[in-house]
Amino acid sequence: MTNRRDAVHDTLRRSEGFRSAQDVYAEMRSDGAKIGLTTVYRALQALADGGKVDVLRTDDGESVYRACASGDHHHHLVCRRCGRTVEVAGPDVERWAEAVGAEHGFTDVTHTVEVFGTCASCSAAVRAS
Amino acid sequence: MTNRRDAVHDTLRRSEGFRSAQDVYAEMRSDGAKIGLTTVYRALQALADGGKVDVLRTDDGESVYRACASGDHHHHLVCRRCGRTVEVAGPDVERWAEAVGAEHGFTDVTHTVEVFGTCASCSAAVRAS
DNA sequence: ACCCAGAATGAAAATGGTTGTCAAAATCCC
DNA sequence: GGGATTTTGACAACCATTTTCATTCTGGGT
Repeated sequence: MTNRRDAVHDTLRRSEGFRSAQDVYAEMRSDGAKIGLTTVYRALQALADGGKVDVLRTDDGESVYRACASGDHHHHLVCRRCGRTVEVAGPDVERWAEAVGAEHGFTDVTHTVEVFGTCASCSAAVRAS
Repeated sequence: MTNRRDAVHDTLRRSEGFRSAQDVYAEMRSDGAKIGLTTVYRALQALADGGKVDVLRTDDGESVYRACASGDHHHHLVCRRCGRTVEVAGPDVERWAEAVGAEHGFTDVTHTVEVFGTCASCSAAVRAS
């Protein structure tokens, strides 16, 4: 029953960076899988809820997913050209967020941090063009 | 000519927390302003491009805007219940993001940081319920 | 094996924020 | 004033995501 969900998870694991739901769907279809778009969305959502994959929003409002190596809390460094992603831990940031929240009387503090940049190979490619 | 744009900016300034484009539009209309939804979107976009307002995405993909006090780079601490927003500067975070990017060979590093929590009065309200 | 309840699936339609189109209106410039 | 240019806004188009709902699995229980 979690057959479909696993298939989605696998497809995601096979990818390098972040993929949108539509991407995953298209890829599974072109691989010959018989799956509906609805199910992909549901599977992705379930995986995200269970902490199995990470979600973030692109600038144009699309949700993108990625199977993350660790289930621990971490952040991402994403190449804005090729989408290559590095997972980074940031103890400093965690502490900073907590401190900032506490300073203003906020409780149950959570935070989202995403770092974007151009990775080495992409900036090389840009220079070459 | 920037008449409409200023009107949008004023409406935004009059608000406490973050407001969606649709919110701003509704508010201006109920205030008797004659303005189109398209124009509100365009004005907000222009303001955002010019750094006059801050933009962030809610979890459900909606863009929300806020007239920010300073034009400088800063982040936000947002109450997840009432939307009250505090602008916070985080030199530590800036340095951390730069360092993390450089460490992995990334250039042109930018970052987004949002901190969410429950503000003092809201957590009091919750307890009282 | 058979039957049934409940969950999972997916095609198609609905939703809703955002963006594009284009003609009318305002503004500028000479 | 007259024509070029920009701004506006009603409306339609877009498109990712969600809902709907009928159909298909699945796993007992007998």
